[in-house]
Amino acid sequence: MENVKVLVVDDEPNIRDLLATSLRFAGFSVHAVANGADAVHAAEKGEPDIILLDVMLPDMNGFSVTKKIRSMGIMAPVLFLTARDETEDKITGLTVGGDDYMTKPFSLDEIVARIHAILRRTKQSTVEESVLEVGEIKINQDAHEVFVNGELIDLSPTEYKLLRFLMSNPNRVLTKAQILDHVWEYDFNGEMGIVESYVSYLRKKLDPLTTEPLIQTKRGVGYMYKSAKNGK
Amino acid sequence: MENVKVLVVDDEPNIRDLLATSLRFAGFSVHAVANGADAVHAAEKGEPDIILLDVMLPDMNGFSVTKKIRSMGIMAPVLFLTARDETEDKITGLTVGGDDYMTKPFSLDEIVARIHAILRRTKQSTVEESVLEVGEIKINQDAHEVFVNGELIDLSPTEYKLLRFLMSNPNRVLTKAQILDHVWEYDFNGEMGIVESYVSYLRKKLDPLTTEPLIQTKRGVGYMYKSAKNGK
DNA sequence: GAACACTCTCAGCAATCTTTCAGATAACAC
DNA sequence: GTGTTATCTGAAAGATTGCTGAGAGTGTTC
Repeated sequence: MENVKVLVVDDEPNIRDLLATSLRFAGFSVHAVANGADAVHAAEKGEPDIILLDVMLPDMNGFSVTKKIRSMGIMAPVLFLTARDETEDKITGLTVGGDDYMTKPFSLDEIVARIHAILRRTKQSTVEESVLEVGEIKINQDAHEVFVNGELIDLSPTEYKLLRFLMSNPNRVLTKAQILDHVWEYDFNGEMGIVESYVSYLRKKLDPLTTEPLIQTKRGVGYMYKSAKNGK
Repeated sequence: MENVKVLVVDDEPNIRDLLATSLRFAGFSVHAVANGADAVHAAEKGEPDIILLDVMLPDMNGFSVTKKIRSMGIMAPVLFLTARDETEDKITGLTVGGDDYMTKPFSLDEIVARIHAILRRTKQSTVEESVLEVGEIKINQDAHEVFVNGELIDLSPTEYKLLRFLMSNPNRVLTKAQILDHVWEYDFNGEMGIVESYVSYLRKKLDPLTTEPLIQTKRGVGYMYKSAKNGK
């Protein structure tokens, strides 16, 4: 990934830090600010490739920020962050052009996936592929379609996200905590047993179509998606 | 290992000393403090490469410490230490951005392994390999897979940890006490006979696949993992 | 408002792992 | 060789971990 610059705008410190940390780790170059005025300023100075913008900010709302930024000739796409109870028309009005929105709380894996998707649509240059193929499974991330040995299968949203996360880290054990932290929304406060449940669901759908079980249990450690290609 | 600096933060003197001593022995440069305020200060001065941070501190909790440290521009990854029963304090997001966590009581060998894993993931520079190969045995630490002369074998978690510890110290006699102290959790209060048992388990699985027995008994002293290649 | 899909919890079962122990075996000293 | 000590190993109890079906709760669709 060739140094994609992300501007994060959110007034809640926890969310801001969470986003900054996890996007940096995902390979982005991150600048985080807490309000609309700083956002405008940072956008002008930093020329971000994409902007993550909380719709409800203390000083101004997402409309104003976007309008101001665009009026300065900065055409970076915006990924709006909204509370789940924001009115629908407000949101749809926001998502013009290459823009998109996500409702809070979101999952970290989903945020990264969305950013990649937006960059894919706007910057032709990006090498990011929309197709993720590992071993016998192929995911078309644009269409949210999953093919097992060519056969299209139907997954629930959570099943899809879990599979995508596992496939993004093939041949590497992921702990249940890691999976929970990346695949589930950040305010989820249930038990890790849910990971077991969803792994079970996935296996039931995947294994009948594969030559060997693809999701391996590493007892006492976690789960691993095994790619046919020889290790590491 | 090129002088990796570790900052240890724990208010229990026993744990702090245990960690400091054993990390120094593992080749790290260690600075240990007892509370959050000192941690922030030490992080600023010392620029650690990684921070071991107890979640429950007398003055502030681990998250506040992390936030403060990160806000100062110090991006060192954090390995959180939490008590097993406070694990349902809903500590989510701990494995984000290269961070990780371990529950107390932990084993020293496991701590060192985790630190190496984190450094591997965050610092590209480090030469650390995720593959540990000594003589006829190869361990892929990402996948938790063990190959004996190319053949994949199945080990229980404790067997795996024991073998990893032995292989980390090839051609060097380790006493049962040392093995117990490094491989088992620090509050284990069983007998040393358990080391004998596990060595026996390992031999039963390894020896049929090797040209000669790899774990040698040094009567009255301990055990030694013999590497075919001339000493370390 | 009935049918459906999805998320999440839970409890029982199955499989595996840990630990102890005691008898068998091997190493050593004399 | 004989006695002594250390180590090996199989058996077994008990604990832990993971799997899965059932069901409650929620929201969505038609």
